[in-house]
Amino acid sequence: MLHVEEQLNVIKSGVAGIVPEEALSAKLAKGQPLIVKLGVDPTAPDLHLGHAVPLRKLRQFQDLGHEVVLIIGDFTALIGDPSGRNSTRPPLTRDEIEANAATYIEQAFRILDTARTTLRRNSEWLEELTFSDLLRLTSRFTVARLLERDDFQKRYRDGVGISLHEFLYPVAQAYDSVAIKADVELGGTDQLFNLLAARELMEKEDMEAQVCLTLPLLEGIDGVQKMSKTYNNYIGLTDEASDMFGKTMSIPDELMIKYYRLCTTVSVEEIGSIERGLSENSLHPNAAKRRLAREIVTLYHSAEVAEEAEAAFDRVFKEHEIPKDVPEVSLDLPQEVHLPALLKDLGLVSSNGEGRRMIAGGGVRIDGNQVSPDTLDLSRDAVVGTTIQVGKRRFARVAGRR
RNA sequence: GGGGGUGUGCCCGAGUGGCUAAAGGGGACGGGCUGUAAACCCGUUGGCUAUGCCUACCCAGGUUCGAAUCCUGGCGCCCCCA
Repeated sequence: MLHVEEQLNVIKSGVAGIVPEEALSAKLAKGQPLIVKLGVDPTAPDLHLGHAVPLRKLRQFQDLGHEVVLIIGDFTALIGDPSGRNSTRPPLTRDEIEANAATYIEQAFRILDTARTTLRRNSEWLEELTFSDLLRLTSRFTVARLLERDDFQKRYRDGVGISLHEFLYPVAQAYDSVAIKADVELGGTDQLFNLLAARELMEKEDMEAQVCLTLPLLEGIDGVQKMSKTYNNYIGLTDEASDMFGKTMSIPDELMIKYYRLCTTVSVEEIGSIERGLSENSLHPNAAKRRLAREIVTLYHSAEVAEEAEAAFDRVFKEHEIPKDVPEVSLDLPQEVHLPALLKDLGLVSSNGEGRRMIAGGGVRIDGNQVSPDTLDLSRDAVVGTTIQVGKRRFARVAGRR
């Protein structure tokens, strides 16, 4: 194993906080593999780069020789994590949880080292607890302490209901740490309270308390909101290479270094030199971002595919060529084709009205030629076999049937 | 248990009988510029082959020539008192 200092250098890269830091050094100094815990909520089926942030950090721990326990919160999902919520969230059904867990696991192992990962489900121990066990466990927590949590506090103050069972979420998550004797637990900055609750519980159980390591929340490609499916600003782990490349290229410059740190395997030193290059203007931001996009695509696809994605990107956005892998759509077309409806049928816009607006705004091209704002109808022959583009990145080829 | 308030488009929010497909802002989308970045400028933002038609201001009824606006009932949310 590497020296404590060297390990810390890697571990600390990109993290938001480590509480308490001395405890981590002390644990590392023992020279034994640590048990690093991440609990995940199987609520969202598809993973994106935001979910991958703690997984990447786990992988770094593994590469340093530590052991990971990935806990699928199949039981806690029945509660629904109240974090960041301003109201109670509806619990999932067992079936939904199982289906989500399966996809989660499959996608998580694209990042984690299977040899050093133990997969557990917290129903294994939580379901076994009796009511008296629960009484003993909950007696370790005080209402005042639970109400310190920001979101609980806010909801309590604002008179928004907090159901009693929601208080049990941090309790259950803390108990997970006890059950697996965690040395370190990872989580987003919004998880700090839960992580600390576990630490406190462990102390009360006379165990060596875990270290809490928080990671920043990753902003999505809009650069503002946290990456999430709801905001449609995410880069999915299973996205097509070209989408992944393109989406990465569209992140704001200011976010590049953060993405390097949290989403790639580029070494800490090298990221440092990229950062310097950018601030000294010796490295063009576009070059740095291309490298970032290649790194990310390489991780989830391959280096060759990443190169192709970059070349395709240049063809489309630098040379303004039409991409090769345009989806082809077969349609029954009349002699006279109504263009807005065609755009809708091709799936390029969601309504005829939007199609009209796109045409009026000059956002529609047929085989690369901008459609004039007053063109609404075309003959079938003028359209069959062409590639139609809406905006910068929506394409479809028309394969008309007769 | 009692009293009061509020519910508008993706979101916030104006509107209190006709001039309202509904001000303003945000977001999103499209165009320009560029490095598919940011900033900035311009435009669009219910549906419909459309100088018009249809559907819309929590839901259901009602008053009226005419309702997002008034009335009745219901549902949701919020506040105060107990």
